[in-house]
Parts: sequence; C-alpha cells; structure tokens
Amino acid sequence: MKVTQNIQVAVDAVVFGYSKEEGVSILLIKRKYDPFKGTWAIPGGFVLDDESLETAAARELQEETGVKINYLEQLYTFGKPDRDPRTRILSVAYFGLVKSSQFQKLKATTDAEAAEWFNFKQLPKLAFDHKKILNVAIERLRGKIVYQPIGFELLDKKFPFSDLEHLYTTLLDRPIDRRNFKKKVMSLGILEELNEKAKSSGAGRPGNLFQFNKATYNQLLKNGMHFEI
Amino acid sequence: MKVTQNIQVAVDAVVFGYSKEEGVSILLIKRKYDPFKGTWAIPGGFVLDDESLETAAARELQEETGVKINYLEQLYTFGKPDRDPRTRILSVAYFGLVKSSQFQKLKATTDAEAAEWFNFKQLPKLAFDHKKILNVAIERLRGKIVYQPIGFELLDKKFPFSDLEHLYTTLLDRPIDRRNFKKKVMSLGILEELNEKAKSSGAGRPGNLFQFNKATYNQLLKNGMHFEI
DNA sequence: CCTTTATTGTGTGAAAGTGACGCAAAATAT
DNA sequence: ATATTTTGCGTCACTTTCACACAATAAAGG
Repeated sequence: MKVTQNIQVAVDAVVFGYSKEEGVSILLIKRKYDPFKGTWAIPGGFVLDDESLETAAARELQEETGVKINYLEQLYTFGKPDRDPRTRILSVAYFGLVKSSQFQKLKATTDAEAAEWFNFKQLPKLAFDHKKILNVAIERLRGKIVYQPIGFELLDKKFPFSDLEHLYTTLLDRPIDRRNFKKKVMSLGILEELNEKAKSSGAGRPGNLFQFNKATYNQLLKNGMHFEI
Repeated sequence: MKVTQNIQVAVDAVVFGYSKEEGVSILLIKRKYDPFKGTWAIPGGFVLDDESLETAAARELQEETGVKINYLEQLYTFGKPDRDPRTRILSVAYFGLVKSSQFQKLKATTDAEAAEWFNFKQLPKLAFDHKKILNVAIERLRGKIVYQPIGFELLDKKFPFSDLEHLYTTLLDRPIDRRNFKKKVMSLGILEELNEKAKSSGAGRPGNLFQFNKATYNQLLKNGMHFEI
C-alpha cells in the first residue's frame, strides 16, 4: 500500500445564474490570500476526509458565497501536476445552476467585495487554470441545454416564455424563430401554461407564465421520449 | 496551507473493444492482492507525483494489460469516502477504446490469467465500486456513439459496412434498417468507400471496405456540421 | 389623452429528413 | 448444382423543420 504520494484534493464549483437583464453569469470570488491574492477565482476548497466530493463542493460554495444551489453535477477533474504553484492539487470541478431569483439576491447576502457575478462573455483575469475550467463549464452548459431540460433550472419556477427563448438565444449565440421555438418546446409536453401574466417589466404586452413539470418529464423519459431543441 | 488531508489519488481505465464475433467487450484484470484478491477489476493504480492523470491511466493500462489504446478521455471521478476499505482513495476513471485488431491480440500479449475481455452484457462480479464505474462507462459509450464519431475507433482502419451497423445495433440494442442506416452515415460525408472487398469470413457476398476520414470530419466540424445517428 | 414604441401571440406552406419496405447479385456451405 | 447467407440498392408516405407577417396588449412619451 503506497503512502508516498503527495497530492491534495480540492473541489471547485462553477455556478451559473441568469436573468434577462444581465444574461448568463458566473459566480466568482476574489482571493484573499496568496497565491493569486486579489485575483478572481472559482469558489472552492479542500475536501474534508469524511465528506463526499459533491458535499464538499456544496459546502465550499455555501461558505464562500452563501448562494443556494439548485442543480449540481460533476464537471471534470483537473489534475496537471503543476496547476497550483504551491504543491500538486487535484481539483474536481462541479457545475451548478441557480434560479433567477437567487441570482438577483447575491449582493444582499454576501460581503460585496468577496463574491460577484460576471457575465460569461466578459470574464476577468482568473487565478490558476480557472479560465480553462470555465471554458469546459460553458461548453457543458451550451451542449447540455439542447438535450437536457436544465435551462429551466436557471429560470424562476414560473417564467414568461420569452425568458426561455432569450436564454437559448444567448447560449446558442444565434437567433431563434419565436414561433418555431415555442411550437417545438410545447410539443415536448413538459411545460404547463399558467393562467397568470408576468409582472410588467417595461413596455410591451405582458406574457403568460409557464412552468416546467419535472414529474411529467420523468414519466415521459421512461416512455422513451427524447428531449432535444 | 492545509496538510492534514488523507486522500490517495488513483486512476482506472475502462477500455472497450469490439469484434463482430464477440461483440462489445471490456478489459478487466484479476486482482493479485487483497483487498478483493482474485476478483475481477478495472485496470488502474496510483498516480505518480509528477505525471498527469491521463498519462497515469495510459501507463497503468500498458503495465497491467499491454493493450495499445486508440482513444482515451476522462470519464468521471469517483470519490465516496468509503469506496475503498483500506483508506480513502479517489479514483479518476478514464474511458478508452481499442481497434478491433488490438482486441483480437490480447491473449497473445499478456499473462492469460491476469487480463481478459468480457462481453459488456456478461460481466463478472467486480471489486470495489467498479460495477458502478462500468455502468457509467457503458452509458457514456451508448450516449456518445450517436453524436460523435467514436464508433470508428473500435473498428479496424478499413472495415465492412456491416461491422459498423452491427456495432450500432449492439450498443443501441435495437434493430436498424440497413439501407436507411447506410444512407444516413454516408450522407455525413466522412466515410470513404474503398475499392477493396472484405476477406471472406463465412458465407455470403463479400462487402466493400470503408474508411473513416478524420481530416474531412474535422473540416466539416469547423463548417458547423452536426454528426448524429 | 393620444400617439408611438415595445412586446406577445398565432398559422401556413415549402423543403428536408426519416422510416418502412423487397428483390437481385455474389459468395460459401452442403 | 442447389441451398443458404450476406451485400447492394430506390421509392414513397409521413414527419419534422424552417421561413415568414400581422394583430393584440401593454407602457412610454409628448
């Protein structure tokens, strides 16, 4: 049994938030200590000996940003020997999503200097290999949103259809025909249209609210449905 | 800087092979030492302090089975605190594919008792949480084969079309119409039809050989092509 | 208050893609 | 030489995708 290995294990949590006004954003923290003191970084930290990786990711995120996470999955493990200048630190990166309402709250719940949302297309300089991690996360989000219903995890429970459309246009980076998009999404049979109109936010006719029905989705999944946008 | 953590880092390599006769198979080794002495397991071992994770996976695979790998990507990281009875061992699992020709050779190149191919539907009892790892790997293969051209990595460089078809039927576990399948695959424009017939293997009209053109694929990718079966 | 501006809601037709289907040709097996 | 196995190939119905325009409802601005 080998005991000569010298590798530390950490987790990092790439968390996406979204609102129509600010677009798709990523939660970063400003490092308080060296190395990379004062540089922006992905929230994370060392894994405790008796906690699972996912628990560690959720815990660090809670400690460092106070954000309530809504969806969390493993992203990728970064293990290049020299990715940390101190000693070898392997990082298991996680991929998280928060609802739009949580996204709005951040500035109220945490030390304004410590954690901040950045639009995913205007990211600051980052510590370590965190730029690379974010790229993998962004690709995961882009790729996954077309074949899994994770977009709803970024919206509020009830949302106007245009929010969903705007989310997809932003991520896929191309215009989408409103009518065709709505037809396609509605034909999946996993959205319920509510008899409730969105609260006015500026000019324009107020839209109906919709809601993702996860139970229906899971049922349809069992029957072999194929989610695809 | 924390130094109290006690987690060892290992890699495991799930390798798939394929031949028309034996179907989709996974390479396993019989453990020589406790724990789980005599039980089948995924090839793998501890990461050296100065090698990357992928290098470690390739090295362990080479040392334990001698198989020449053709494609290797990271699969998932398994880190439950109690997944190893000795101490906490985190395992970064990799996902590998070998060409059909390599697959055939195994018995000649390694100690017959130590490494063996098992059909992916008839797996033996496995050590640790390796059953779970294999399930993730099989799902990855099933999922990925429909939207990425990795199936060709399991076939020989030149292959008859029926091999490809048989591979897809096996993995997707459903019959495929031969004519529609060929039409679809050929319409992607990434296969070259050679003026060479397959060597006879039993009765039946010998088929033409085909070859995957990776350069063409990469070119088409850039122009926005979308591989999907 | 009236006009302008912004946003939502809705249907049709052309084009492309998917899926079902059967028979002749070329080889080995008996 | 006859039977059996495997390959090669085209059409038509159906489904899905894509392009496209105008009326309704609200707030904003004068």
